[in-house]
Amino acid sequence: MPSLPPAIFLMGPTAAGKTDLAVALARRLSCDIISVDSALVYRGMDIGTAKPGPEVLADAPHRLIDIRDPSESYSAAQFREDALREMARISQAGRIPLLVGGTMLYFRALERGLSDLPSADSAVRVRLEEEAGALGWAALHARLAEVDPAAARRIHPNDPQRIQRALEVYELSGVPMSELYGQGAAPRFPYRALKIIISPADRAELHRRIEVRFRAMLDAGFVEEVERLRGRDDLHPDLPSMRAVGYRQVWNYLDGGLSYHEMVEKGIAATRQFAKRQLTWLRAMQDVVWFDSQANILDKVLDTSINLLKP
RNA sequence: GCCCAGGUAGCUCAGUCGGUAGAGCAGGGGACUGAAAAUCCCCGUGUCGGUGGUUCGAUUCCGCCCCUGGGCA
Repeated sequence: MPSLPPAIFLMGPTAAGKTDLAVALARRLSCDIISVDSALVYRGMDIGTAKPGPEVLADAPHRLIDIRDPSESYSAAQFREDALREMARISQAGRIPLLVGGTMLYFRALERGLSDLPSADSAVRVRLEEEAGALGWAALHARLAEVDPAAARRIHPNDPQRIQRALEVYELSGVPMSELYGQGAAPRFPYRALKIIISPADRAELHRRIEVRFRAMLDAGFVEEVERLRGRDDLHPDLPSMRAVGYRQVWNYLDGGLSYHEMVEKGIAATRQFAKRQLTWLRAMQDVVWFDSQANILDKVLDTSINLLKP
């Protein structure tokens, strides 16, 4: 019975130092990096996403970066498909896929799979949005309760995004979303994944790093980057790309909705809140090895990796 | 120096006709199936500036002091 090929998952909250560690690891092990990040997929969004720079990428190429225009959307399902394809290529080349990033839903979708649901349909979404504008989301939640009581019970009446999705799935497939759940014959994940989490053990330290990094982004021209995007007439603040942490606040500042100081404070706070949500995912994960963010953890991580990767 | 307005949660403030107080933001915990850096749920005790006094009881009323704004000198 041939054992499954190895893979490494490197996860952690924003500003924990994932990229540096990944690049260092890739240099020591025969790894190729795949980005697991819903914001790094966008071209032209570099500073505010803390995307690795050209020098770093030349040294340690990242796959699944810059694969979308900010006017487009991406999804967990597309990520799963893309990542599985890239992992297969890397494995076949005799190397180890190193998946690095902070989008935990993508990690989960990759490993556990997704049910067989219809993809997003912008026409349906626009129409539901209009109906909600006229009737209120409470009315749409009530409608969901009729066609899919199980989903309605699970989805809070104040959660427009999920109400919309559940109704969309029902309209497109004619089957309640809750019935489709579990049907997607999730095949076993065809890799042996070593799951590593890197994060400051101390929350205050994480907060400090977040603030320092946000201010550094501003110094590096973050506002100008958003100005450029805002100057395009096909982009607007409701796009998934423009809702990203930081971008939203800077856009609002450029619109005159926030003072510069308010933008900075709210941008930093939004990043802290994002990190907190990421930690909620991470704490719930099983079979993971935690490392405290510090300068000299590379050797420890390498030891762990080598031990667990060689069966 | 004098006058006025304030000093209440980490921040901005509300409030208590005297019975030890509550919002927003921040923060903490949680959820998460094609938008996920998204979307949503739950969590509010703090010498009510200090100190005397009145009172059964003071954060609330009175005196004095300190601090912060603004005005007049």
